[in-house]
Amino acid sequence: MRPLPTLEDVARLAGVSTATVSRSLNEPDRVRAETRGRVEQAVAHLGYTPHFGGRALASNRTNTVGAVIPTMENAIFARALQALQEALAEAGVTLLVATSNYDPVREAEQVRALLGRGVDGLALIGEARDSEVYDLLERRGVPFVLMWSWRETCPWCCVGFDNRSAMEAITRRVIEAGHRRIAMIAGITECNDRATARICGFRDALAATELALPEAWLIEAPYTMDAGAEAAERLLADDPRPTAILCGNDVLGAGAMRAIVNRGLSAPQDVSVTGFDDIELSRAVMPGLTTVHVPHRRMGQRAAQLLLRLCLGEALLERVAFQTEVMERPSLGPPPAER
Amino acid sequence: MRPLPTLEDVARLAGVSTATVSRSLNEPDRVRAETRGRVEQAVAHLGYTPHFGGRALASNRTNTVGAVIPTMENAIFARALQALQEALAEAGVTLLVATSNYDPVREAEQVRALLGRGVDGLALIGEARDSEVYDLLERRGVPFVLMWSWRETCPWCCVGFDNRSAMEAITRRVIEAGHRRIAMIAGITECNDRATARICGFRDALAATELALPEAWLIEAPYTMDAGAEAAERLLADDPRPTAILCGNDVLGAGAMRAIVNRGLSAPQDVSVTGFDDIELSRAVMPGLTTVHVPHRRMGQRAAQLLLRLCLGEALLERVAFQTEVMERPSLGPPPAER
DNA sequence: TGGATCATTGTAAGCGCTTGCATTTGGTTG
DNA sequence: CAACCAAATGCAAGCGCTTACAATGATCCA
Repeated sequence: MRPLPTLEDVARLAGVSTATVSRSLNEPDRVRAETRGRVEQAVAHLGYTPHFGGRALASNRTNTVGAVIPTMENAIFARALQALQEALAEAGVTLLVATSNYDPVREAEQVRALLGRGVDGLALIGEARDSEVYDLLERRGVPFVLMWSWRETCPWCCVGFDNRSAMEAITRRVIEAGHRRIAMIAGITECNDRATARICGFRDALAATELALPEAWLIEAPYTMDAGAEAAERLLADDPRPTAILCGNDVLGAGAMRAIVNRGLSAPQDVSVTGFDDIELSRAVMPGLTTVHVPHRRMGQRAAQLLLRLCLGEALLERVAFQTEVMERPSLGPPPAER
Repeated sequence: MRPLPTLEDVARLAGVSTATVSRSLNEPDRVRAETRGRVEQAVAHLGYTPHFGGRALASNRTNTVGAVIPTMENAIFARALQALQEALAEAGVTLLVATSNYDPVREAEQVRALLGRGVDGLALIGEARDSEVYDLLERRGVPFVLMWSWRETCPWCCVGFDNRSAMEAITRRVIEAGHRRIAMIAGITECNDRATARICGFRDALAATELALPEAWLIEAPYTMDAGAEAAERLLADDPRPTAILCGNDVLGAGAMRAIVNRGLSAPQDVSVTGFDDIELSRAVMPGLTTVHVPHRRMGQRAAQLLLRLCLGEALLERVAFQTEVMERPSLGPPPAER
């Protein structure tokens, strides 16, 4: 394979200097239309593509932003990233994705790796992380936005929603349906402010109605179906068992539903179940899963907007809160008549 | 923010030349242990990270490989990529992911974008694509491996499985269960050799048993739940309706199951359903979906191995075929007694 | 002991691109 | 028509790193 054409080859063919070629590529308005035409022709003729490294080296920008998410295997993140990526692509910015698998150490590593690749900005999920990471980011002057979380007093840019009150809302709905024995399968709260906030909302709603929460009825489980099913089994084995099981996300919810069926019970007749996220899965299970709709696409788009502005050097601190909505589906019904 | 430390800063602090620093970072064995120690100390002290662009420019390698997949929203790809990424990471190689949404034009664009970012290698899904893309790849001398597809005579490296015979196997299983009126909801075959091959296997199995396939009983649908449900509705409206609906993947299968329930029918009593991929979704739906297990993790790992060797300059043409396996679950049962 | 060999380190030339500044061009103005 | 100005273009200095080659000193053997 012969070496790739360079800016210089293009310049020679077009009969201009490399500076002009560079400019017609990056700031088309600054060169005469006729000249630009010649350059474009040369580019096309040679099949020229700018060399990424050269560009990064000279301009100290990469037109790249990174994102570290917990996992691609939950569609909610996959979709939000899709939206983020599309919005960034419109501005000619590439998205680099890394996953942490909910492990703060891995997250920090991935942040470092992305910085090493010269990302101009970063999107991170949630607010809870080692201050070292925030320090690093500020020291390097790399702007970032937090997604999925939101606090009035968050010291950084964030695009999220109020996890606490969203969970409180769905819990209230369950209580309104008549349930009194309510359990929750939450995500692992360590280093996960969203999971923590959701538990908080759950507790708040119970407390507001003066409902008791037996300790064993709040289970933390990794966000997988199997873990959800296992946790639900434990809850269902209790006597009396809860009449409603609220889950920290839809995947746990699907697991819980499976456990219910496996035990020969059915939802919502014997036990009601709810999820969180409103991913496709919540409509794939039968009965459809009552859940909280999270506007993942809009979060992605908004985060992209912010990130782009930050990358341009604007020093802004914006906190965007999206509304969530409870999606009622048949998995939530009235509790079974007392025996 | 002060400028980031450079190789030169490290060299100065360690009292060596930049060449030595570069070497102790890249080929530690070529540097005396004592010297290396000083360098490492200096690196740590300054918090030095190599500049990606500089490195790429000087070495003309990026330690990056790209992958273009149809979508992140199907867990099968998400998981395979996860495995690919992990295996690459062990060799210090970063994975860049792009999605095409099953659109060949977009795929070509993404390939170009990744090349523009200087990827050392590429993983692509399937074999069917414009020869222009293959030309471009060969012209640039960028090695690549195809995933998900496999042919004995495939002219490129591939790590996949025989989609045709996998689908033939599951179809045979359905026939063995007693079904005679069998329909299929396939993926869109345009530019998708896997979808095409699966239909082929389906037809072959029917033909081997001399079963007829009414034209309307082979529907192509995008790989989404809604499309699957909609296609299934059409099939279920037929009279007599098929007793088994085989789907091109699990997402379509989940959609078909939903349509069945919505129509007041149930699987497998009234209609049997099968999927393809064996993602978690197939165990989330009730009844569990009979499907074909695709060894996505192993495909990812194997592709990574190959890719790494190719990036090292080995000129190999390997075709790796994995076995698939039919996972029988309750969604497949005997056909309802003839009326 | 002289010369060859080897391990280790240094020197310096780029890699392809951007960009501040200088220069040229072409048009405008008094 | 000279003087001036803005727009367009060219010049050339790096950006941070790798690496061929050279230099050095130590080691070894005849």
